[in-house]
Amino acid sequence: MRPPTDRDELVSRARDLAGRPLSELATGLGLPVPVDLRRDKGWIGQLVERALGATGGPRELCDFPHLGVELKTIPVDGGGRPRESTWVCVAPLDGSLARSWDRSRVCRKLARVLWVPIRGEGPPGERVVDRPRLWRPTAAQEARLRADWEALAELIELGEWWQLTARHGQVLQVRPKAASSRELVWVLDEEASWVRTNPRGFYLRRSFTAEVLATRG
DNA sequence: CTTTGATCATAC
DNA sequence: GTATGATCAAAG
Repeated sequence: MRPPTDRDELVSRARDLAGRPLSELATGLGLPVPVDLRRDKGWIGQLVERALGATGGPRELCDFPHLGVELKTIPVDGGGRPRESTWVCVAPLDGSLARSWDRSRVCRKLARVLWVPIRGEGPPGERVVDRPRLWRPTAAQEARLRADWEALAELIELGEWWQLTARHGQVLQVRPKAASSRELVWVLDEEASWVRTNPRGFYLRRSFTAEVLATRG
């Protein structure tokens, strides 16, 4: 699939997918449809990426670098409400975290997001693409994200990440992000000593994405 | 039912 | 091992 030329084309393509079951998208791309997602958790996201012509790889900041747009599929229930929190990016505990919100990966990733809700809870192939929303945080939303990020970042910078749990943050939270809890990375503690702990990542709370999907569009 | 903490596959 | 794509599953 050719990458979309501009944001209008991207949105137009996403709108064309609305109402279509994922099995149809997969067939069109010649991809197999898993029976469930237990061993294919990233299947829906990667399917929609390909269906829309995303080009950004692991080294890019977002899925459509030339458009400055990050793509997020999000599972929703019959009422269009998110069923899960949303992964944003890793939360480095090794001193490499950005010093300011504006330079943070959270801020940059969320600067422009194309949300593609996926409706349904049954077999992946039977789930249906919902109406997409091209979103930029409102000033108020960004202020909340920033406040949370700064509070979380301060704990991390002080080496007090061990105090961090998913209960911190009103809209943005830090949770484990790894293949398993046995996975360890080197990080700095409060005495600036290198120690090992589990990798963490930033996630958007469900209540926040619910608000995002409910407004606009 | 909702939230927190844990986990799975793949590319490089 | 790091980063991508997330959902699973145990707790509350």
